[in-house]
Amino acid sequence: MSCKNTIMRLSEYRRILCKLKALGFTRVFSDHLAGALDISPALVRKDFSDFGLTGNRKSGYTVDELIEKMNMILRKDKVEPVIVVGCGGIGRALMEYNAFAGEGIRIVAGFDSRPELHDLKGTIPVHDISRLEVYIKGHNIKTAILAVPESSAGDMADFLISRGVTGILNVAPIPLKGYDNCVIRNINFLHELENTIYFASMLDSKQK
Amino acid sequence: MSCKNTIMRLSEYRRILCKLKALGFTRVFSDHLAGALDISPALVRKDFSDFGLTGNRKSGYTVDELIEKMNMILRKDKVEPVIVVGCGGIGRALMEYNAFAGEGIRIVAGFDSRPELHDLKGTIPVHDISRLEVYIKGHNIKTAILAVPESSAGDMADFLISRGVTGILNVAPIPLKGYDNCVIRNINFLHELENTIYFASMLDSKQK
DNA sequence: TAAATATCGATAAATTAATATTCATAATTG
DNA sequence: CAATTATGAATATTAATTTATCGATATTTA
Repeated sequence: MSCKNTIMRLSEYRRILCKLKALGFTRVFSDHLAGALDISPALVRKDFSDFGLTGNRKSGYTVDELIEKMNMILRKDKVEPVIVVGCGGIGRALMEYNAFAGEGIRIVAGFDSRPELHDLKGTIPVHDISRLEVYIKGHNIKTAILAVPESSAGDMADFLISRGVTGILNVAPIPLKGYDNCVIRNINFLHELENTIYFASMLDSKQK
Repeated sequence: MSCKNTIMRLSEYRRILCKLKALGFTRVFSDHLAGALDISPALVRKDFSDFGLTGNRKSGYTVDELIEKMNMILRKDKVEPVIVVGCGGIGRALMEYNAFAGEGIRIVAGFDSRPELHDLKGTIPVHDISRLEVYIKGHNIKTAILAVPESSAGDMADFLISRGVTGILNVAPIPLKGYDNCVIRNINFLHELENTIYFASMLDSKQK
């Protein structure tokens, strides 16, 4: 049915729609959104129709209605509690990442094995990794950001999954496979940078 | 010719091949790599053949040869200097990211407008943003990680591009479009997390 | 040395994703 | 109120990506 790309675009549509709303727009056309995302209007309409987002001929889509329905689709009707496992550089940065606030995502706690990183009094507490299991069960955590070193990423993912986590955003430097009972989304900064450098150098050689 | 996915997989192949080499393996089969990446052996062979990476029937591919040729393709024959623009949480974390070291990527400097973040004596200096232009020209910088707030991301990207940067890894919370003379790769943590949560909740509803 | 087997390489098929086209219709205009 | 126009919705087409198939051939083994 709907692929990863579609959902990713849904997030982008939503972001732009919120901007439009703030600017006072009440209606929007597929053509406008297509321009903003650098895709074809047809794809916008197809994406929308896949999720039952309908508009009106001649007068386009209603901004409010789109945002509301997208919020439902993207599960933004309630706040999703998310934990961060591994509070080194990247983990810490994501714990304090501003862009999550007000977007239905709340980082509720961090976990790390290093005692010097523990902090039970901060706005977002950092617990010892030993408290992970109890916390997940107690707070019914379903989503985690995994930012541990390569050596422990696999084991930690297995542990999270065994304790009921169903979605992992993995920013550890090793890609992990998803399972039947858990979605894993990998972000590998090294690979992304390599990719960027590769295509940049292709540009160079083309233009010469 | 070769799409983004192929290059991304090339990075993954390479990562695994380096592991195999460290373990003493000298040869590898498409089937093994396919298992590691959770794709079909046919795709591995196709990816390889796209880049002229050949093996031998019955005895597979030579690990060393693959790594060497992939290093060429991914421009790892020399160290690529990369700057970080915006040294807040994410920017700082990526400046100090260990996984780049020894992988042909060196973060050479950071830039930020906030004086309190300046640090000219650290291992990786953080300069005022005003020094960006001179630095890029002086060090012939082609690649940048963009980690500034949403409000300045677009302008800053334009500036980088106008000064000769041809590849940008954009982790600012707003996707940017690429141009003819610069590749932009967007990583949006909010969108990634939304995507993860969406597919996780789909899993849930399927299993019930 | 001949037969068996595992694996690559190339091609074809299937799947997935994106775009183009066509049609119906609501709004606008004269 | 009829004609025009802009737009969504549905469908068809194209493109892209991935997987499956099959022949050729090194390697192994008897």
